[in-house]
Amino acid sequence: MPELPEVETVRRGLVPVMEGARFRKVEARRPDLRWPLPRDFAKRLERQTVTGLGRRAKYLLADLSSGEVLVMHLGMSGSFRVEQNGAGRTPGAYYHERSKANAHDHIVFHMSSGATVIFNDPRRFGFMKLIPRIALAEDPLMRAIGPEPLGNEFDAALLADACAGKKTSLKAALSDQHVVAGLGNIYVCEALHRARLSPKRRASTIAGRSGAPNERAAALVDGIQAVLRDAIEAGGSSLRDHRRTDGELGLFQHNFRVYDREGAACPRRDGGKIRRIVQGGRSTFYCPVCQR
DNA sequence: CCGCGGGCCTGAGAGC
DNA sequence: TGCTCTCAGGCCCGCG
Repeated sequence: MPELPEVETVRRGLVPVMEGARFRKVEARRPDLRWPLPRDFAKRLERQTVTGLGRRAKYLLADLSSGEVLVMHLGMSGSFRVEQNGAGRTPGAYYHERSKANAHDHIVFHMSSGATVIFNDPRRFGFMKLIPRIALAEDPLMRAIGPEPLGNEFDAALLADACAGKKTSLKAALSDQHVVAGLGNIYVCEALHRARLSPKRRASTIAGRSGAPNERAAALVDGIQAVLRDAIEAGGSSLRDHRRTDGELGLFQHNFRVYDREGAACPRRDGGKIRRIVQGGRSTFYCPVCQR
Protein backbone atom coordinates (compact mmCIF):
# COMPACT_ATOMS: atom_id res chain seq x y z
CA MET A 1 0.00 0.00 0.00
CA PRO A 2 1.80 2.48 1.65
CA GLU A 3 3.07 5.92 1.31
CA LEU A 4 3.37 8.37 4.16
CA PRO A 5 -0.38 8.99 4.71
CA GLU A 6 -1.17 5.27 4.80
CA VAL A 7 1.69 4.51 7.18
CA GLU A 8 0.66 7.41 9.41
CA THR A 9 -2.94 6.14 9.39
CA VAL A 10 -1.71 2.73 10.47
CA ARG A 11 0.45 4.26 13.19
CA ARG A 12 -2.49 6.16 14.62
CA GLY A 13 -4.54 3.00 14.64
CA LEU A 14 -1.88 1.04 16.48
CA VAL A 15 -1.02 3.63 19.12
CA PRO A 16 -4.03 2.95 21.37
CA VAL A 17 -3.39 -0.79 21.55
CA MET A 18 0.41 -0.86 21.46
CA GLU A 19 1.77 2.18 23.29
CA GLY A 20 2.30 1.31 26.92
CA ALA A 21 1.42 -2.34 26.28
CA ARG A 22 3.62 -5.42 26.56
CA PHE A 23 4.09 -8.15 23.97
CA ARG A 24 2.51 -11.09 25.76
CA LYS A 25 3.14 -13.56 22.93
CA VAL A 26 4.55 -13.17 19.43
CA GLU A 27 3.95 -15.57 16.54
CA ALA A 28 6.42 -15.32 13.66
CA ARG A 29 4.45 -17.60 11.41
CA ARG A 30 6.24 -16.73 8.23
CA PRO A 31 9.79 -15.49 8.81
CA ASP A 32 10.75 -15.18 5.13
CA LEU A 33 9.64 -11.64 4.51
CA ARG A 34 11.67 -9.33 2.33
CA TRP A 35 14.52 -10.01 4.72
CA PRO A 36 14.37 -13.04 6.96
CA LEU A 37 13.40 -12.39 10.55
CA PRO A 38 16.07 -13.18 13.10
CA ARG A 39 15.64 -16.58 14.73
CA ASP A 40 15.07 -15.05 18.15
CA PHE A 41 12.62 -12.42 16.88
CA ALA A 42 9.72 -13.48 19.12
CA LYS A 43 11.96 -13.92 22.15
CA ARG A 44 13.38 -10.43 21.84
CA LEU A 45 9.89 -8.93 21.77
CA GLU A 46 8.08 -10.98 24.37
CA ARG A 47 7.73 -9.28 27.75
CA GLN A 48 9.01 -5.98 26.32
CA THR A 49 6.88 -2.86 26.64
CA VAL A 50 6.28 -0.51 23.72
CA THR A 51 7.27 2.86 25.15
CA GLY A 52 6.41 4.79 21.98
CA LEU A 53 5.20 4.19 18.43
CA GLY A 54 6.59 6.63 15.89
CA ARG A 55 7.09 6.96 12.16
CA ARG A 56 10.02 8.00 10.00
CA ALA A 57 9.39 8.18 6.26
CA LYS A 58 7.45 4.97 5.52
CA TYR A 59 8.85 3.12 8.52
CA LEU A 60 6.96 2.44 11.73
CA LEU A 61 9.23 2.55 14.78
CA ALA A 62 8.24 0.90 18.03
CA ASP A 63 10.51 1.83 20.92
CA LEU A 64 10.95 -1.09 23.29
CA SER A 65 11.81 -1.18 26.98
CA SER A 66 14.77 -3.43 26.07
CA GLY A 67 16.50 -0.53 24.33
CA GLU A 68 15.83 -1.93 20.88
CA VAL A 69 13.58 -0.41 18.21
CA LEU A 70 11.22 -2.60 16.19
CA VAL A 71 11.35 -1.22 12.65
CA MET A 72 8.38 -2.21 10.49
CA HIS A 73 7.88 -1.59 6.78
CA LEU A 74 4.74 -2.41 4.83
CA GLY A 75 6.34 -2.89 1.44
CA MET A 76 3.76 -2.79 -1.35
CA SER A 77 0.96 -4.85 0.14
CA GLY A 78 1.42 -4.94 3.91
CA SER A 79 -1.33 -4.08 6.39
CA PHE A 80 -2.04 -4.36 10.08
CA ARG A 81 -5.35 -5.20 11.62
CA VAL A 82 -6.31 -5.07 15.25
CA GLU A 83 -8.66 -7.61 16.77
CA GLN A 84 -9.93 -7.19 20.28
CA ASN A 85 -9.84 -10.23 22.50
CA GLY A 86 -12.72 -11.06 24.75
CA ALA A 87 -16.00 -12.15 23.25
CA GLY A 88 -14.68 -15.65 23.57
CA ARG A 89 -11.44 -14.85 21.81
CA THR A 90 -8.19 -16.22 23.19
CA PRO A 91 -4.68 -16.09 21.78
CA GLY A 92 -5.10 -19.71 20.78
CA ALA A 93 -8.41 -19.16 19.06
CA TYR A 94 -6.89 -17.09 16.33
CA TYR A 95 -4.58 -19.86 15.30
CA HIS A 96 -7.40 -22.16 14.35
CA GLU A 97 -9.13 -19.74 12.04
CA ARG A 98 -6.62 -19.83 9.23
CA SER A 99 -8.28 -19.72 5.87
CA LYS A 100 -7.76 -18.19 2.50
CA ALA A 101 -8.68 -14.81 3.92
CA ASN A 102 -5.78 -14.78 6.36
CA ALA A 103 -3.29 -16.96 4.52
CA HIS A 104 -0.90 -14.02 4.52
CA ASP A 105 -1.03 -13.23 8.22
CA HIS A 106 2.69 -13.53 8.78
CA ILE A 107 3.26 -12.03 12.22
CA VAL A 108 0.88 -11.88 15.17
CA PHE A 109 1.38 -9.78 18.31
CA HIS A 110 -0.69 -10.65 21.36
CA MET A 111 -0.54 -7.49 23.44
CA SER A 112 -1.15 -7.02 27.14
CA SER A 113 -3.77 -4.43 26.19
CA GLY A 114 -5.95 -7.36 25.17
CA ALA A 115 -5.59 -6.63 21.47
CA THR A 116 -4.21 -8.93 18.82
CA VAL A 117 -2.21 -7.08 16.16
CA ILE A 118 -1.81 -8.97 12.89
CA PHE A 119 0.64 -8.16 10.11
CA ASN A 120 -0.63 -9.34 6.73
CA ASP A 121 1.44 -9.01 3.55
CA PRO A 122 0.63 -11.06 0.42
CA ARG A 123 3.63 -9.95 -1.60
CA ARG A 124 6.08 -10.07 1.28
CA PHE A 125 7.97 -6.94 0.27
CA GLY A 126 7.49 -5.73 3.83
CA PHE A 127 9.79 -6.57 6.72
CA MET A 128 10.50 -6.16 10.41
CA LYS A 129 13.88 -5.58 11.95
CA LEU A 130 15.21 -5.04 15.47
CA ILE A 131 17.86 -2.37 15.87
CA PRO A 132 19.43 -0.99 19.06
CA ARG A 133 18.04 2.48 19.69
CA ILE A 134 21.48 4.06 19.83
CA ALA A 135 22.36 2.59 16.42
CA LEU A 136 19.12 3.58 14.67
CA ALA A 137 20.24 6.91 13.24
CA GLU A 138 23.32 5.33 11.70
CA ASP A 139 21.53 2.26 10.36
CA PRO A 140 21.64 2.06 6.55
CA LEU A 141 17.82 2.12 6.50
CA MET A 142 17.62 5.49 8.22
CA ARG A 143 20.93 7.21 7.65
CA ALA A 144 20.35 8.97 4.38
CA ILE A 145 16.61 9.63 4.53
CA GLY A 146 15.60 13.19 3.71
CA PRO A 147 13.46 15.55 5.77
CA GLU A 148 9.95 14.73 6.96
CA PRO A 149 7.67 16.78 4.69
CA LEU A 150 5.29 17.61 7.53
CA GLY A 151 8.09 18.43 9.95
CA ASN A 152 9.01 21.93 11.06
CA GLU A 153 12.32 22.00 9.24
CA PHE A 154 10.95 21.18 5.79
CA ASP A 155 10.65 24.25 3.59
CA ALA A 156 11.38 25.55 0.11
CA ALA A 157 15.03 26.24 0.93
CA LEU A 158 15.61 22.65 2.05
CA LEU A 159 13.83 21.16 -0.95
CA ALA A 160 15.60 23.45 -3.42
CA ASP A 161 18.93 22.61 -1.87
CA ALA A 162 18.27 18.88 -2.26
CA CYS A 163 17.29 19.40 -5.90
CA ALA A 164 19.97 21.89 -6.87
CA GLY A 165 22.17 20.54 -9.62
CA LYS A 166 19.96 17.48 -10.19
CA LYS A 167 19.52 16.73 -13.87
CA THR A 168 16.88 14.15 -13.15
CA SER A 169 13.14 14.83 -13.40
CA LEU A 170 11.02 16.24 -10.58
CA LYS A 171 9.10 12.97 -10.56
CA ALA A 172 12.26 10.98 -9.92
CA ALA A 173 13.63 13.49 -7.42
CA LEU A 174 10.49 13.56 -5.29
CA SER A 175 10.27 9.77 -5.39
CA ASP A 176 13.80 9.61 -3.98
CA GLN A 177 13.57 9.14 -0.21
CA HIS A 178 16.89 10.99 0.20
CA VAL A 179 15.36 14.19 -1.16
CA VAL A 180 12.16 14.13 0.88
CA ALA A 181 10.80 11.29 2.99
CA GLY A 182 7.59 9.38 2.52
CA LEU A 183 6.33 10.19 -0.97
CA GLY A 184 5.56 7.44 -3.46
CA ASN A 185 4.02 7.21 -6.89
CA ILE A 186 0.57 8.51 -5.99
CA TYR A 187 1.47 11.49 -3.85
CA VAL A 188 4.30 12.63 -6.10
CA CYS A 189 1.80 12.83 -8.98
CA GLU A 190 -0.77 14.60 -6.84
CA ALA A 191 1.71 17.07 -5.32
CA LEU A 192 3.07 18.03 -8.74
CA HIS A 193 -0.42 18.69 -10.02
CA ARG A 194 -1.21 20.91 -7.05
CA ALA A 195 2.04 22.80 -7.67
CA ARG A 196 1.30 23.09 -11.41
CA LEU A 197 4.69 21.58 -12.21
CA SER A 198 5.41 19.02 -14.91
CA PRO A 199 6.76 15.69 -13.68
CA LYS A 200 9.23 15.89 -16.58
CA ARG A 201 10.73 19.20 -15.50
CA ARG A 202 14.36 19.07 -14.42
CA ALA A 203 14.61 18.96 -10.64
CA SER A 204 17.28 21.65 -10.58
CA THR A 205 14.83 24.22 -11.94
CA ILE A 206 13.20 24.75 -8.54
CA ALA A 207 16.45 26.38 -7.40
CA GLY A 208 18.15 29.50 -8.61
CA ARG A 209 21.78 29.56 -9.68
CA SER A 210 22.89 30.06 -6.10
CA GLY A 211 20.78 27.12 -4.97
CA ALA A 212 18.20 29.44 -3.45
CA PRO A 213 14.56 28.39 -3.75
CA ASN A 214 12.35 30.04 -6.35
CA GLU A 215 8.56 30.32 -6.50
CA ARG A 216 8.33 26.81 -7.96
CA ALA A 217 10.01 25.37 -4.88
CA ALA A 218 7.55 27.20 -2.66
CA ALA A 219 4.59 25.92 -4.66
CA LEU A 220 5.95 22.39 -4.50
CA VAL A 221 6.36 22.47 -0.74
CA ASP A 222 2.79 23.74 -0.44
CA GLY A 223 1.54 21.03 -2.81
CA ILE A 224 3.35 18.25 -0.96
CA GLN A 225 2.18 19.34 2.46
CA ALA A 226 -1.40 19.98 1.38
CA VAL A 227 -1.87 16.62 -0.30
CA LEU A 228 -0.31 14.73 2.59
CA ARG A 229 -2.44 16.51 5.16
CA ASP A 230 -5.61 15.95 3.13
CA ALA A 231 -4.76 12.28 2.62
CA ILE A 232 -4.01 11.65 6.30
CA GLU A 233 -7.28 13.30 7.22
CA ALA A 234 -9.06 10.90 4.84
CA GLY A 235 -7.33 7.87 6.36
CA GLY A 236 -5.06 7.35 3.36
CA SER A 237 -5.87 5.88 -0.06
CA SER A 238 -7.28 2.36 -0.43
CA LEU A 239 -6.58 1.02 -3.90
CA ARG A 240 -5.96 -2.66 -3.25
CA ASP A 241 -4.38 -3.49 0.03
CA HIS A 242 -4.53 -0.51 2.31
CA ARG A 243 -6.91 -0.82 5.22
CA ARG A 244 -7.11 1.12 8.41
CA THR A 245 -6.27 -1.06 11.41
CA ASP A 246 -10.00 -1.32 12.17
CA GLY A 247 -10.56 -2.77 8.70
CA GLU A 248 -12.20 0.33 7.28
CA LEU A 249 -11.09 1.73 3.93
CA GLY A 250 -9.18 4.96 3.51
CA LEU A 251 -11.08 7.47 1.41
CA PHE A 252 -8.51 9.64 -0.30
CA GLN A 253 -8.62 7.69 -3.59
CA HIS A 254 -11.88 9.55 -4.25
CA ASN A 255 -9.97 12.83 -4.14
CA PHE A 256 -7.24 12.00 -6.63
CA ARG A 257 -6.89 14.82 -9.16
CA VAL A 258 -4.64 12.98 -11.62
CA TYR A 259 -3.52 9.59 -10.29
CA ASP A 260 -5.09 6.72 -12.27
CA ARG A 261 -7.29 9.20 -14.15
CA GLU A 262 -5.85 8.87 -17.64
CA GLY A 263 -8.13 10.46 -20.20
CA ALA A 264 -10.24 12.32 -17.65
CA ALA A 265 -10.60 16.09 -17.76
CA CYS A 266 -8.22 18.01 -15.52
CA PRO A 267 -10.15 19.09 -12.42
CA ARG A 268 -8.93 22.64 -13.07
CA ARG A 269 -11.19 22.58 -16.12
CA ASP A 270 -8.46 24.09 -18.21
CA GLY A 271 -9.28 21.86 -21.17
CA GLY A 272 -6.45 19.46 -20.38
CA LYS A 273 -6.91 15.69 -20.42
CA ILE A 274 -4.93 13.70 -17.87
CA ARG A 275 -2.06 11.94 -19.56
CA ARG A 276 -0.21 8.81 -18.49
CA ILE A 277 3.48 8.40 -19.20
CA VAL A 278 6.12 6.03 -17.86
CA GLN A 279 9.06 7.35 -15.87
CA GLY A 280 11.56 5.07 -14.21
CA GLY A 281 9.36 2.14 -15.11
CA ARG A 282 6.31 3.49 -13.28
CA SER A 283 3.20 5.31 -14.36
CA THR A 284 3.08 9.07 -14.02
CA PHE A 285 -0.20 10.97 -14.39
CA TYR A 286 -0.35 14.69 -15.10
CA CYS A 287 -2.17 17.45 -16.93
CA PRO A 288 -0.17 18.78 -19.86
CA VAL A 289 -2.05 22.09 -19.77
CA CYS A 290 -1.57 23.36 -16.23
CA GLN A 291 1.57 21.48 -15.30
CA ARG A 292 4.63 23.09 -16.89
C1' DC B 1 25.81 11.19 -10.73
C1' DC B 2 22.16 9.49 -13.98
C1' DG B 3 18.59 6.62 -16.29
C1' DC B 4 17.28 2.19 -17.13
C1' DG B 5 16.13 -2.64 -16.45
C1' DG B 6 15.54 -6.46 -13.54
C1' DG B 7 14.41 -8.72 -9.32
C1' DC B 8 11.81 -9.67 -5.11
C1' DC B 9 6.38 -11.78 -4.46
C1' DT B 10 1.21 -12.49 -5.03
C1' DG B 11 -3.29 -11.24 -6.77
C1' DA B 12 -6.60 -8.73 -9.61
C1' DG B 13 -8.35 -7.72 -13.93
C1' DA B 14 -8.53 -7.87 -18.97
C1' DG B 15 -8.74 -10.39 -23.10
C1' DC B 16 -9.43 -14.63 -25.37
C1' DT C 1 -14.56 -22.09 -15.92
C1' DG C 2 -9.72 -21.28 -17.15
C1' DC C 3 -5.71 -19.82 -19.43
C1' DT C 4 -2.14 -16.06 -20.26
C1' DC C 5 -0.69 -11.53 -19.99
C1' DT C 6 -0.06 -7.08 -17.72
C1' DC C 7 0.06 -4.32 -13.96
C1' DA C 8 0.34 -2.75 -8.94
C1' DG C 9 1.14 2.04 -3.56
C1' DG C 10 8.48 0.03 -2.50
C1' DC C 11 13.04 -0.53 -2.68
C1' DC C 12 17.66 -2.42 -3.95
C1' DC C 13 21.25 -3.67 -7.14
C1' DG C 14 24.07 -3.60 -11.17
C1' DC C 15 24.92 -1.94 -15.80
C1' DG C 16 26.53 1.39 -19.17
